[in-house]
Amino acid sequence: MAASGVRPRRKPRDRYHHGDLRRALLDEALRTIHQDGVEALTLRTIGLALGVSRTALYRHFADKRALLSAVATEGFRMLRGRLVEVWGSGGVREFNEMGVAYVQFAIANPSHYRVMFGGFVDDGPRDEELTREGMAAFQALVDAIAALQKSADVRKDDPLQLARFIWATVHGVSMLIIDGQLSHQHAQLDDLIQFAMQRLQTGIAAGPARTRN
Amino acid sequence: MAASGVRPRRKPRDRYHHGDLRRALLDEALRTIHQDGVEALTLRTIGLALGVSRTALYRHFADKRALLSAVATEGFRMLRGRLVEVWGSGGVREFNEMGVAYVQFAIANPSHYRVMFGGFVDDGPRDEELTREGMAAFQALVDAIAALQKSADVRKDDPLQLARFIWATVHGVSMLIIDGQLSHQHAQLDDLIQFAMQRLQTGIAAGPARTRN
DNA sequence: ACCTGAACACCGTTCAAGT
DNA sequence: ACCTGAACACCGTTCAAGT
Repeated sequence: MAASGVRPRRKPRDRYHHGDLRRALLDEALRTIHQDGVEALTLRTIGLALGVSRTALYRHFADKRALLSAVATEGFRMLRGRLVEVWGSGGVREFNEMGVAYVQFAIANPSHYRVMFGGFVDDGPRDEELTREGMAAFQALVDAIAALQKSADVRKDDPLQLARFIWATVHGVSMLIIDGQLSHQHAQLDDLIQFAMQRLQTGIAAGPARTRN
Repeated sequence: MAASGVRPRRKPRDRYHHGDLRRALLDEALRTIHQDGVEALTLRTIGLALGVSRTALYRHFADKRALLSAVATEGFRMLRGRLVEVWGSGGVREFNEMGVAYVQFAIANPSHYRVMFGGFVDDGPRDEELTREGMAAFQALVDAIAALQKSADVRKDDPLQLARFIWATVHGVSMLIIDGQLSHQHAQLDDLIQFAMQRLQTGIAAGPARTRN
């Protein structure tokens, strides 16, 4: 069975120089990951789908790890955009929705989310742009916290520490869900997410002095 | 360089039949994962270290995935043992220590912890013993919650839901730390863990009625 | 029953060569 | 400057054959 039988997804080598192969490679990687998971992502498959050699990638990325780094960067960009969009310049209610949106992003893009964390990128020095984009997403959370502190809805602890704690909680919920450790039933998941956000908000609320703790 | 130059870790093939090869394979896998990470674990290396062929493993495990399943199972057993030990039949203070012990387990065994979750085992039906052992570890948490509800330290929500929420929080903290998303400085990590447990306990406490939330 | 050794179908990556 | 194609050093897994 010759290579002609494989139906490349885009028009194959119409020009010798590809328009923007770097972008095309990244898009194809995102598509594959979303559709079949990271474990299905091979340089051979990507090349085949784009009608280029499997080594063409090395002109645009240092190696596979660098490609996955770019995938992760894109993921943080998407996630940040979504969080900012949901938060607006809102209050407690929007904060809750932001948490829900975070977990929903992970559920909608489990394999992509796992690439963003999951240690696919963790040996060697982290890509600079990835670090920056990850921090930008985190900053969206910090900003929301700071606003809620100003409106006296959240206790006046170090906002960074608060943000780390909240991030850990939504990250934990997300990971347990996409790893299949929790119920797969949609309604039960929604219940858990809502419950978690409730308990979380009680934990960080600037309430009246308590008699215990 | 012949095979004699590789220095097998245990006495090589003194008998044709290995004593308990299954156990030896599992121990060697645990050792490799702890020392060099999962990505360094290959069937070839394991065989080499034990002085057996690289295919000998297939007499005792269906495939590599089954070996990792056994590794994960062992991990949950260890984790559960540690949690039960720290909890004793304690109170709020011991509950806090249990949370800290959880995160410390993950920090001490990052790669092993990642095998327990991390989706190395998530395609195909989950191993039965793995499921059971994971649930047993979770149950240790549920039991502690139930006890704290009886002593009126924790609010009387569904203990399973509470346990899931708490699990998600400590899991999230653990994952962010071992994925290097948080500070690598020991003291700062300790601060975060303590802070997280404080906020967590406030969130689940059976306090007096609140004016807000 | 348990283990071996060759073979197979995959990987990511390198490198000289082509345009 | 950009891409190819052969080659290399790795994988996990299968299978006939040995003890």
